[in-house]
Amino acid sequence: MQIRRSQDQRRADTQRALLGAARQMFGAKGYAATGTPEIVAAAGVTRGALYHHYADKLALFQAVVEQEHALVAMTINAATAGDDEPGPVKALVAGGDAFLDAMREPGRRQILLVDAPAVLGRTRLDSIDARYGLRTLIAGVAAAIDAKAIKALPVLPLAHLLNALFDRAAMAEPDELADYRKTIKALLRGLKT
Amino acid sequence: MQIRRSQDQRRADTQRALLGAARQMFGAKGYAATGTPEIVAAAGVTRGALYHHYADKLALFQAVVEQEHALVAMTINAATAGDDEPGPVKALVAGGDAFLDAMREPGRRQILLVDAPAVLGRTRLDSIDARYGLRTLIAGVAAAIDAKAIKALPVLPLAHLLNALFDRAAMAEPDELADYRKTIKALLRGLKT
DNA sequence: TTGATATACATACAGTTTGAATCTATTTAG
DNA sequence: CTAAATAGATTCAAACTGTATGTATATCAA
Repeated sequence: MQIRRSQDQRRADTQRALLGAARQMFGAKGYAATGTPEIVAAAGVTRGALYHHYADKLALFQAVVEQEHALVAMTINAATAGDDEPGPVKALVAGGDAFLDAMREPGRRQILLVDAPAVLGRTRLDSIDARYGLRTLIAGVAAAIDAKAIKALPVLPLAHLLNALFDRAAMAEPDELADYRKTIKALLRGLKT
Repeated sequence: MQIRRSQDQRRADTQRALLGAARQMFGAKGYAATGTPEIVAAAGVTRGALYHHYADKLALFQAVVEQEHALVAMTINAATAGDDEPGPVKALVAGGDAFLDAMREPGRRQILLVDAPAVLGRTRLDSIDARYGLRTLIAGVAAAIDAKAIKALPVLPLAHLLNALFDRAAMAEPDELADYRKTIKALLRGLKT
């Protein structure tokens, strides 16, 4: 007796399995050190299934990256949802803190901060960033400038630079994190008008 | 009749050829997309020579990274040598500007900013950084704090964060660079006591 | 100068990996 | 129930890495 599943179910099941296994191994060992045979073994499928659903190893990695970005965004939203109408600078700080928390998730820094830039390349990465964290960061910076809470500076460069600050802070050792948060706060305070 | 070269000459010649070819191709196509057959072909030697001089492809890449770091440091030194006794903050800005100039060199951003972090991994990269740019940056930050020119903040985190700022700025498109420089200057000015 | 040794380099090979091509099975539509 | 489409498995052909083995060139001692 065979289990009867709809095509949509089959698709969803194997894709979830592949994405989950890939997320695990990419996070633990990095992109280059993770082979597709390993991934499909962990997912309980064959390489044929992988190459049926994804064009190549890179497309699978990109799907993982997008998923992680989405999860980070969700986590930040959940953490900052309670804050009702803080100042624009406070909002930036709160968002940054929530980001740093979200990035503690094991494997996430390897995927998003170590491998993604090198594997996806500048353009692909930018196009993803633009849809996730950087997007809200740009909005936050623009709002802060609009409200004259911080100096009037070019929005995109400032957002990218702040993004770089948070990314670097996320890579800090756990025991250094407090100092990094403090230092970023000082840099942000220095931007106040 | 054979050309008579000392072993030291042979070593130096082939190493220079290998390093030069590797620098070229790693910079142009990235680490992963550059195969050792290509490199040795461009260098005019065989893979045997490569694996005689370097443990593996990664060791060759690491040698290229160190060389680029050294070149950047030299270029910055040359550019800021004339500045006689500026303020510590001015020195940071000048050093940063010289860094951004040095990073315009074709292929250098690919090697140092895109590939190196992913290929070498956190620890190896840190140990290299500590011997080059980051080292002087830490000294500069410490000097600025000592002179009470900027707020008293944890030196290492601040240096790492500034380093991240300059790295990100270096990745900007040429036409965005001016805005990035301006924004970084504003961030640094915000640190003044 | 010559023979022995060490070092530089070349060639050959084995093991992996990726992605494509082909083939099979299962679901869906008429 | 048959036909078409889609999911997934197997097979295959490059390509690449690193090692092992072989050869040439330089050094050094006698």
